[in-house]
Amino acid sequence: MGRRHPGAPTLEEVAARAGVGRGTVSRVVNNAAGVKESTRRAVQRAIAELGYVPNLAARSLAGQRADAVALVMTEPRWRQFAEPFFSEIVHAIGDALAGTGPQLLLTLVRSDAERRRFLEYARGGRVDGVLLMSVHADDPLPDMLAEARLPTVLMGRRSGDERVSYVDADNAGGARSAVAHLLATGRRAIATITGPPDMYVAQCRLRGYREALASAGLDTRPSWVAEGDFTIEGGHRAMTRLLERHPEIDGVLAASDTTAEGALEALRAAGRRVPEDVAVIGFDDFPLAERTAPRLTTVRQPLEDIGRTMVQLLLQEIEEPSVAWRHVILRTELVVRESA
Amino acid sequence: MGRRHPGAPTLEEVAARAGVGRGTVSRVVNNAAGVKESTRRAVQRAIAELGYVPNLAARSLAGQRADAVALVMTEPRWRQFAEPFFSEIVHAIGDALAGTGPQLLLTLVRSDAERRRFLEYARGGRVDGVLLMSVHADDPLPDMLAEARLPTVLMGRRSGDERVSYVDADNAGGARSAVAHLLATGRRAIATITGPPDMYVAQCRLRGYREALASAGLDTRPSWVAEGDFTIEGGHRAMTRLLERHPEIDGVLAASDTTAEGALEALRAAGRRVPEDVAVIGFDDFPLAERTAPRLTTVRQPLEDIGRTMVQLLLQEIEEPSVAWRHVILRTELVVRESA
DNA sequence: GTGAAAGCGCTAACAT
DNA sequence: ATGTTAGCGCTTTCAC
Repeated sequence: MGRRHPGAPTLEEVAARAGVGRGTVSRVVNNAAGVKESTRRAVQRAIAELGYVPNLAARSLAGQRADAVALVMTEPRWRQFAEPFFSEIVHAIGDALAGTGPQLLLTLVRSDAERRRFLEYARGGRVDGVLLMSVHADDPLPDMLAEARLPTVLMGRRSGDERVSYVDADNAGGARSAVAHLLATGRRAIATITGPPDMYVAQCRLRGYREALASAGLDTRPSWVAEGDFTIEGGHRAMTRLLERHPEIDGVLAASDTTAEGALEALRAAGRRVPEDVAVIGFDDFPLAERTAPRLTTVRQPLEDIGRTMVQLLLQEIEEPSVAWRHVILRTELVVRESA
Repeated sequence: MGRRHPGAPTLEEVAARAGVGRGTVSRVVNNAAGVKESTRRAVQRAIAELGYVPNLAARSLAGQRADAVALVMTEPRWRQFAEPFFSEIVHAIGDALAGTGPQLLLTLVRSDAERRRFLEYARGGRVDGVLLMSVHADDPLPDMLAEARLPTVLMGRRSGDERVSYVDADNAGGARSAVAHLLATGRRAIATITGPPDMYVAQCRLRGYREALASAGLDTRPSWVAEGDFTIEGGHRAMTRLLERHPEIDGVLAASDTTAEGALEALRAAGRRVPEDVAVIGFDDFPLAERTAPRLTTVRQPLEDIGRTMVQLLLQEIEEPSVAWRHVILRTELVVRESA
């Protein structure tokens, strides 16, 4: 492996050149107060002349901090990567970290080997904290990080009682308002296509659907619920099944915008007009919908807020390690795009 | 900032517990040879009992290596992020780095501030090398890294005489073979839509187009060349212009698949049938084409090979720092999908 | 305000 | 085969 350029000037050499002690140079480099202006200037000149660059490994070792945080992307094969949702959230986090904060490091964790390597990296103290995205219910990573006492913030949660800090959208609330909107616009035969039943986010959205119907005095029989998997194809298949069971359907809540996309395909293939015959509302996890179904009413997630909040929580936990877990649930917004 | 868990056991404590010297523990931890099996076992037990985790900052400092490489993503607003091309290449690099290699760290560099921060990070010795993607011609980052003597490998090049190692696709060759295919299938009125003229990749593709026509004894007047910008909209506009100038067009080389996409839209809007009336070939930087225009003939770039080769070059340069720049040009492949 | 000195936890070279 | 030692380059008291 590559040795770092050996002749690189050290703090000591800078000190010698400037005719001061190492402590003083350190103070100047770190913008610490309590250095006479003339001294500071002299040191800065020495730094410039020598082309001095602080060795961060040494700084980490002495200072007990990494000045970096990791954003972990799980998923064996991140197609997500290719999804605007992902891009948005990463940029939001990057923005939130702009300015003075630590360096943001994105890391792929797609296999056990990669998980091990990352854990070694993180527990080795090379990051001060970890942000996790779209973690599966059975992913052990969050708990392993927590056990290593590394500040950790999840995006979304794996279950109802998550033992790690997280930021999540109000999925149940979003579903409720979507269904309420369908009801308000006169729909009565409302079905839903869910996400994978083992994902908490999917459970919440389904619950919201049921609650909304229940509070309108309508009951939900199982045959109005079809299982999808957050893909276009899954949405297509589920919609097809629903149409067979209930040709009278006039409203659909899709658990993601990809699902909505698939549902639309199936509806059109069956000759239904949208939204005249059937209104479809999807969660726009993936603002993809903006392109493919721009006129669809959607439940929007505040991606920017989610990213900003995650960073905020993480920095807090880094600053003052505590035994508490912080949870933030952000409101979703119903974006009405057609008059159904 | 968060102090690393203070009570964390050190190598020394492990040594004490196992009743051996620190050197021995270090050897065991690093899987070095020359440790009696029984000793190794004892050390491993002590490690397990204490829950010892090596401090990587200390290792970096002593060992002069970071065991990490960065993959830098420039672009002020990475929409690219959302593009399959990007996803593919990242995964390819991740795969190539799997196994024993260093940790892969993706970093965003979207602004001057972020560039400075990353430079500090990289020059501070926290990575052993840097991979760069889609760098603009005027981006100073590669040169700054080179100046800092950090092993660096570019994907694509900024100009004909790049002073940094890079891996690139044979863009001119790809364009030549595409045009040759159009000619071979009887097309004669062949236009091209270029990318941004200040991008070297676009220049190469244009050159290939010209060379192919020239070697067929046809000459290329400027009016057959329209400037695009690698976007769908740009492709659309350029195609519209071309149709006005040369209604007799029967073949188009598009400098990207998004460009091809836009060209297709414009052709259809003008009532042309593809490929009956006009054949379109695009470079599929972004395998998007697989979805939107699955039946189009394309020039395919070997993304996996590019990723693998980049990693290979980088590891080589890390291993044996040299003054040479290594350049690899990978063959493209013409994927014929329709009988024009 | 500034210098000196004591680590931070590890690797690697050198003894043994 | 294993223990010992000398740094790696910085931050941070603690004197002055």
